Amino acid sequence: MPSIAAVRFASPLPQLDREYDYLIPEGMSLVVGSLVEVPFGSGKKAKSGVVVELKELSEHKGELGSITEVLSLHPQTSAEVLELCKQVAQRQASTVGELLTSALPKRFIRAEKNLIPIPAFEQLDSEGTSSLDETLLAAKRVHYTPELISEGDGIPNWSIDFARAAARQLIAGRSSLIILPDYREVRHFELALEKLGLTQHSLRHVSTDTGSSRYSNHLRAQMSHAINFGTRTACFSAIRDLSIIMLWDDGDESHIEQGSPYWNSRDVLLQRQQIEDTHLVIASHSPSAESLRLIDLNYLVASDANGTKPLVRITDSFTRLDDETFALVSKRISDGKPVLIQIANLGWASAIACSTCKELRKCPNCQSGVWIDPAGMYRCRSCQQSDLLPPCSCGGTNTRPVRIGASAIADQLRRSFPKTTILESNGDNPLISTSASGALVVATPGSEPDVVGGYDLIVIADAAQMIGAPRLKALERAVGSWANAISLASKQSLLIFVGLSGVIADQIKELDFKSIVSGDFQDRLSLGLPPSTRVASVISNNQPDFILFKEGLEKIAIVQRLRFLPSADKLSLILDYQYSDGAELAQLLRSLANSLTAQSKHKKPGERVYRINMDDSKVI
DNA sequence: AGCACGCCGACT
DNA sequence: GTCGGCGTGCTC
Repeated sequence: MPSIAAVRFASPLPQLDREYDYLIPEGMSLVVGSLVEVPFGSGKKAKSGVVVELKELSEHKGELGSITEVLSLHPQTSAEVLELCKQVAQRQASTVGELLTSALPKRFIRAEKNLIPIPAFEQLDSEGTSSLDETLLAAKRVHYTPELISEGDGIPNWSIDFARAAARQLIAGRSSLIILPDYREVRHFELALEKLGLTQHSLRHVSTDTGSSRYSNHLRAQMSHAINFGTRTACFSAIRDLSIIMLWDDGDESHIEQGSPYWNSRDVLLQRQQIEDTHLVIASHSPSAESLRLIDLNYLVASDANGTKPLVRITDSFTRLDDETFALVSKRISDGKPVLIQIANLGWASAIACSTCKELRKCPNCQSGVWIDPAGMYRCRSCQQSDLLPPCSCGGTNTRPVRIGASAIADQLRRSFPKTTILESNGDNPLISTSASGALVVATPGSEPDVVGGYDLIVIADAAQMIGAPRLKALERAVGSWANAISLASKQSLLIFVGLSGVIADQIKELDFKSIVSGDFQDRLSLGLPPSTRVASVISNNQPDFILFKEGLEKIAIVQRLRFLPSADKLSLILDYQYSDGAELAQLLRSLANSLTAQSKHKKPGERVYRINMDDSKVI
């Protein structure tokens, strides 16, 4: 047994963000990941920490203390996950302790007493293979586009493909990790596991689950080989013999940690893939710009399952439901067929309007929605036109972002179809699934319910407003949300997109999401905007400290060649940087923030003076 | 975070 | 004279 253990504390304090060496008393046995109690600080107060390394020699010159107690015999994490925390902390200008806080679930002593191992897995009941399996035979890192339309049993194709790929590893005595954006997709994946008879070989890691089951699954993941699945915090779950990582819908905003240190599943899993040398699958119906960049760099091998695609009808009407669309909706409803109307929610439905007459501004060339780029030019997402926005028909030259309400269309539909059940689903009040035939479902992006047999008609009613939203990722996210809604269609469904014209209309006609996002990516590339570069933001809670930070930053050589983007907020600073400068910049921002925080006269106890986000996609 | 060390004002 | 204020710095 080694004589010295390095210990870390799950604390966000930068002063404690390092390893402390302790002597291991005679007869005490420890592993990396053991939870221990050690004397710490001048008062030798007992503090609990995690063993991160076992060794014979210490670098520390002073006298070493001794570990007082082993709190848990079960490892709470692994050497690989600790390395992951270190790397993520470095890139996100954060601390290992802070990441450890989310990587280690709350401990439940009772759960440790009865940990049931996962039984060995022999073989799949049903045979079958996907193009994902084939691609994985030849490539380590894959970008996968599953078949869009499923069998209508409420189990999406990707979830079956994921479950099969995970089962293959399980037969070989290896584990998998599947990261899903939200509860809805967790549910979908569980249905796939059930269908393939894999439920008792899986472990669920969802942060909102009851503490004890979450904790016991956390420990079991290191005991047995299993299919591990969960939401983004599961990116840091220690897993025995991990050999494949799969990420569904990496562009979904649920994959971004909302608090400091603002990591996202894609970046974390890309690093984890390297550390544990596993397979990696990033999959979605419509790609994110970031994943297209990785395909361009040949870092990911693209694999498309293709499959049948529904018919598409495009209207360039400015009203949400033109006469023909209205007639088509009526017909399906009277035939008892389910219809879905996707409408933008408040977060989506923003557009540029004239500040004088409030009229929505459109691209002078193709009448699509436009946004204003950081240089102040309008940009059309459809025809790629960019110029100064000409004055409005009323003569006004000022514009402002406006929000378009979503409730109006539901009221309009209620008046138009008084005898029909109109079901509403939105982020605050989601409907998971419905069996009502002939129902008219009005839903916002991301909360469209499943319907038995699939929808026979899907109307994307706010297509124009969604692509015109004045945010960098508006087009990418809009297309992603359309693709996800369309995946709920039946094979003979009709799709209607309202208000599209130009190149995008042609691409949508083919349901060629990849080309749309790719065009958007190229457009951003020419502007030097993410994901060809990255955008970091620093926010301070008070003016004097903010000014100190800005001045400190401007003195540093590498910062002088970075570009500062204009910020609407007086307390926030936005700068874009090349990926290759990321590590250095993160280190720099963190040390500056640490030293200024220590000296700050304005900090209240426990408050963060600076919030550093190394990948802030919301600021532009 | 705690906790000790340290160097200046009003107090039994 | 000394009790105590909280600024600065360290904790294996």
